[in-house]
Amino acid sequence: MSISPSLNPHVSVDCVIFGFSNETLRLLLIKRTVPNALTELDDSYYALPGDLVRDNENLDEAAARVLKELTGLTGIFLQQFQAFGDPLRIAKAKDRAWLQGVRQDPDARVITVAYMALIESSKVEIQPGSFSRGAVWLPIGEIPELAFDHNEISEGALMALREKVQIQPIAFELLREKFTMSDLQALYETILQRELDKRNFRRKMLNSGVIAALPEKQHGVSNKPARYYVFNRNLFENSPLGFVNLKMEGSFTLFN
Amino acid sequence: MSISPSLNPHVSVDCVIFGFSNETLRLLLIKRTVPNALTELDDSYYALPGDLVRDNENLDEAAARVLKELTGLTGIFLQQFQAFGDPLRIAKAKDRAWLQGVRQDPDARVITVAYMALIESSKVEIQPGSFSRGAVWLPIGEIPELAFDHNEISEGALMALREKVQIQPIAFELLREKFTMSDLQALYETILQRELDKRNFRRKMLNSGVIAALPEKQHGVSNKPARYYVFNRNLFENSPLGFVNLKMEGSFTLFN
DNA sequence: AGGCTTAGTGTCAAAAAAACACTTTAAAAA
DNA sequence: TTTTTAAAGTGTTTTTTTGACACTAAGCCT
Repeated sequence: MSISPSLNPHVSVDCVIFGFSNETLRLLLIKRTVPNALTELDDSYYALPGDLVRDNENLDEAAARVLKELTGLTGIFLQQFQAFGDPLRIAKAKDRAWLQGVRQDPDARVITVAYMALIESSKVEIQPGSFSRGAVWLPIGEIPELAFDHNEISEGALMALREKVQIQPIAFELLREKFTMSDLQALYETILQRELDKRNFRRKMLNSGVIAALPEKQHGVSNKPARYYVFNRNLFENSPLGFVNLKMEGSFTLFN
Repeated sequence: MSISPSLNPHVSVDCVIFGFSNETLRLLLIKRTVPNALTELDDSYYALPGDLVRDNENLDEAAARVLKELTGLTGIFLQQFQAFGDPLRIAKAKDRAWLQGVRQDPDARVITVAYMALIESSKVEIQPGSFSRGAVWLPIGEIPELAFDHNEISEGALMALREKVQIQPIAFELLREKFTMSDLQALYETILQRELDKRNFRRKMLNSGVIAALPEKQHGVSNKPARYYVFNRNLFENSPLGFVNLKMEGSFTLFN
């Protein structure tokens, strides 16, 4: 076994927070402001919300804390998907300037554990605090250059989401409690980036048992009102792997 | 953004190394010896091979280094699957004794990034070095109590393997270059812990295109000699996601 | 009343999955 | 040399799932 390296890394968590509004999948990003030595103006750029892991907390707790500090929400879907630890992930001048601003050793390496969160975005109330200035929901197609390797992390989260959604019934986390079949289909189409057949979609979803119809329908819409459905939560919280008979094309089926 | 915690954690990688021999899935574990203050004898116990991440390397490199130091192998299947960072994961007296032995601060927290490796176990030649004493292949059903939270990590790796094997053609990494259809089926049955129908299995595998038949057959077996097959590597190294038309029951298919 | 918009519905053909048992080949034993 | 033993290899049928496809229903607006 080898000796300790000269300088222990910092360990942080970063949260890729997904929301869905206006038929668009979005990320909740925070704005950072750093002094620009050349122009004497402040530069600003976006980053994933994150923080160093504290001594007394585990990784999940740290991620939940970050999420709560920003959104005020607890008990939401939050899942670790990958750790990022390239020694050069903190290289840009902006990033180093910002790290100095928060009084960390700008030469220290930071290894981060990335989480993805799925939230119904209307529940979010941006909390006053260090994160809050300039927190925005940006469509996943319009993400600018982010701090550190946060673009790479976001890409990874999106890929992880696309895979997960085909294995576990988690898409519901992005919708309101009650939703229409069309809402759900639009969400799947957005995540998977392809169109789905309405009739086949309905059939699959209903046969799978993951959703239950409510007696209630829409009111005040200028067309045929749609029925509301709810996610059948207890069905999956009790099943060991959260697996459902909800099949997705392009994936795989065991032999028999 | 909050201030730095008082003490930076150490960051390590641990490798859950899978092998397959005698129809059994096994883990390659290393033996650790620590002095027992009471008995004046040495206690020994098993652990996953791992090490601190060095200053100049990224996480994948650290894991590859650990793997190479132990087995002498490079270029093998090695994939990160989860980070573990409970502040209490180093709590057992044995673990603290061992950490003292390697001259680390026994109070320092260690966050570890866990990798799973799939190797054809006959390729392994245990390398002389700190890991080597007492490295053993133990069947996954007979894993004793391990160091730290390594039992939990091993369990996680096994679950990750079961999922991965249903999505990507990686099981081959555990077999020799040439293998029979029965070898392959036995491997899948072991990993998935259920029996598969011989005829359906063959049909699926051949139709999927992931394997190619060789002209060659077994020699010197006291029954009908089996044909050899090879994994069709280039087919998947060129495909973006490594996805195949190999379906697995219990998983999912997109809508249409 | 007619137009507009979205919800909601069923069938059929093709493909995939699952169930199922006997023959073949080679070595070993009798 | 014949028989036994052990594992390899092979097709068909039924059932289930998928995918393609177009019209009617309901409510608001003008």
